[in-house]
Amino acid sequence: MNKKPGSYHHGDLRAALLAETAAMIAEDGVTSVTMRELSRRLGVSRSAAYRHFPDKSSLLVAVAATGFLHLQARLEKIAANDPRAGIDRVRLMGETYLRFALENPAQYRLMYGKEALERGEMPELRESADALFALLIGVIRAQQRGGGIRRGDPEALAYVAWGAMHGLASLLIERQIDPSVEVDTLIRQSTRTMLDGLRVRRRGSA
Amino acid sequence: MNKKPGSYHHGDLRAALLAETAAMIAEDGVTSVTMRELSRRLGVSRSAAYRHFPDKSSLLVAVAATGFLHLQARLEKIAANDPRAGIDRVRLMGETYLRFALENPAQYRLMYGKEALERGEMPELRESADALFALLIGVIRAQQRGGGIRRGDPEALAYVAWGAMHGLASLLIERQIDPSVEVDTLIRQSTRTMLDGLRVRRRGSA
DNA sequence: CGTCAGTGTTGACAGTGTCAACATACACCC
DNA sequence: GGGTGTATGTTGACACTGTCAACACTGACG
Repeated sequence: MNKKPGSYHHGDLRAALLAETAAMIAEDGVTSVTMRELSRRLGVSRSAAYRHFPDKSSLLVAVAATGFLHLQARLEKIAANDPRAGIDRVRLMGETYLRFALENPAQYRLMYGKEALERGEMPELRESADALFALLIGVIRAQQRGGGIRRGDPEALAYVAWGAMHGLASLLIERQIDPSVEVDTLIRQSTRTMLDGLRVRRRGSA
Repeated sequence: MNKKPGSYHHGDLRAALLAETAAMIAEDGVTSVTMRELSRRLGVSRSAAYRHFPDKSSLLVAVAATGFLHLQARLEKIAANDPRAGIDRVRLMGETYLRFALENPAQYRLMYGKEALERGEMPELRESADALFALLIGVIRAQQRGGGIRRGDPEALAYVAWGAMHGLASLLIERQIDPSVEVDTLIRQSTRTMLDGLRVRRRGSA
């Protein structure tokens, strides 16, 4: 990860910054990321990063965005290739979403924790999150055609599903959940419950 | 909020610190809370707060805990008094949960954002969150007896319900949701969908 | 009145993000 | 090749942060 000693230019500092930041986040949480410590690790001076990112927040946004891209890639693979059919495939996607969150807790937190990323538009982050959401909507639409999910605005239903998964992920990551509860069971159960709710034909309004 | 000028002692600095911190959070987010600015606002020296809280994180934890207590109080009032019966009362509680989150976004973020609160046990925060969760479990149990919610471990079902509500709250607060979507509709719809999922008798395992 | 614990203040320190001024090195044109 | 401009990296500085030790004041209780 370090630049070759003696060489003034790094080679690909931008990529190294992204990778090392992600590593630091995984090791010790986002608060442990410091421009100075980051530079130290890369054997580079403290303000070198400012040639590639206008400020610390932008760097973190970039890392968060790659998190969304990774997650999307994992889900897309299932959506496209998995042998399971219909609603079972969707269930697997839900479980995969939760597993990703549990495997990368600090990055997951960063992806949704815009407070840490200061104010601002952050179009990069928005786009990557929107792409993930678009994938989800597509899945819902397909299931509506197949009859596994009830009729209704697919966007709204997608928010409900996304919210349920994200909420459980967040509770698990923040250790809000009694450790005696078996995580795998909870994941399966919540994914199923959510899909049950999406299948039922309602008495009330659409 | 300021102490009387000329008086050396403040009177009740601890309470003033909690109130002013909550106010700053509501105004400009948790990152705007600075021990020095906080002291300035209260007309007190920058390290006066350390007579009442061992560090900044403890102060924030205390504010977060009062957030849980407020939310719990609001939900308890409904659980105890609301004229509605059965599942409709639960639905109202879900909607109230979401409304609280939207009315106090920054504090809500703080309640669940343990990253900002450094490492450590934070028993105060855990207790207040546990109390809220205990209330939820009680509601689920009652509905199971009444037949509005299917059988099964009430704790696990409570996590599913809590997760669904928290997730949607989080997505809304982080502006992850298309602003053209009508929020009230989404709140009603998601609460109902969640409850539909909890009512259905399952084909699979318990 | 004396004293003592509780509370508030001041000075200091190391650490932070960031900027302006400077230094280097590579890419490209003649 | 020599010259030059642009991208990239470095250094010094600044204002700000959380926190601590040493000190000061105040009120309560004997």
